[in-house]
Amino acid sequence: MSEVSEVTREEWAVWRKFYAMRRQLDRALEDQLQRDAGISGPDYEILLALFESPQRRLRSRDLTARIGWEKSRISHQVTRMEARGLVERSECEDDLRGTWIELTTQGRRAVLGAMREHTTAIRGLFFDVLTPEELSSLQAVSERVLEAINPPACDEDS
Amino acid sequence: MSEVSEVTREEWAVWRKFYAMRRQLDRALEDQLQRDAGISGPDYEILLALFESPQRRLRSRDLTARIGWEKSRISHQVTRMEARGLVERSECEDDLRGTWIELTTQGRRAVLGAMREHTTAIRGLFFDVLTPEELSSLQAVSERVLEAINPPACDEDS
DNA sequence: CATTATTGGTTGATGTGTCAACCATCAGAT
DNA sequence: ATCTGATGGTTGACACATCAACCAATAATG
Repeated sequence: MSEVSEVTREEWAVWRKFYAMRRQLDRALEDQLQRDAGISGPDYEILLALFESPQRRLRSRDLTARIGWEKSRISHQVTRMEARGLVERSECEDDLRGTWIELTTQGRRAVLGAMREHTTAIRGLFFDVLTPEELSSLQAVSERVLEAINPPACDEDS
Repeated sequence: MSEVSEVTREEWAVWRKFYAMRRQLDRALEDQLQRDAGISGPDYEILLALFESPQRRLRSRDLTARIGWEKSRISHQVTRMEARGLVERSECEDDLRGTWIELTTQGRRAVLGAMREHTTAIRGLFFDVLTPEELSSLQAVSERVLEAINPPACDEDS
């Protein structure tokens, strides 16, 4: 704690490698979705959430809770997707503030076309190249980094 | 290889954890840069590259090679940064196509204000919570995922 | 009931990232 | 010298992400 923030050469190398991996992985998955279903990653997240819901529809509020975006991001994204015919907005009867967001036939077709290949891609590029030990190591690392970012309200004081 | 693309419940859990970690880590580092120097992550990448260069300047082409962005992304970003006084464009004498991009005094101040805290943040949120084994595991994983994405032209055929 | 606070959602502004089109210059060929 | 092609860089259009401001409707409080 005395020597502030030294980071060794090897650590930087890992950091950069990790950085590059994240970006290229995202890129590869985006490309796959675009190829197989003509949709983007954000499109897919929304379509999948709707697809897995009761009437293939959700209120904006619940969509927000499900995928963890900001409400304005949802709204903008849905606007673009509605213009392309992937989803449809409709009024919510029991709560006049609410908005239903519903999968269209075309949206359903898109998500069906994307799912299998998407899963296959994730398996091929990620899970298939990890050993079980690496997988659990990665999980542990992820959890610990998340804890470091959001300290879990450690009331271990008085 | 027969059973296509099954992904177990535990694997999905790791994937989501990993996903969340990446996003929140980026977020946390962005916030730190904004707080400590009033700059964004992209700003920082450019400023740092310039700061580490001979005359604190680089041609757009070399900046592209250094940080691996597309040329248009560099151009747009530099335009915004120039408007805020962080960098300055000037003509390149020996190649009339070229453009020098140079750190301004203000840009130098910004990067100096950001560097130490940025390194400290990366250490605190990332390296400090990883064991040496996890670090090397992560490196191996990153390398293998990158290879899976960009198959290294394996001419082990005939 | 009237007031106030909260919730649900949209909108506009700005920054970021990618793609394709474009233009000027330079380098190499004839 | 001229023609051709590659290189260096900018621009415009669009998608994406965040923030703040806003409005309508509901819920909570007096």
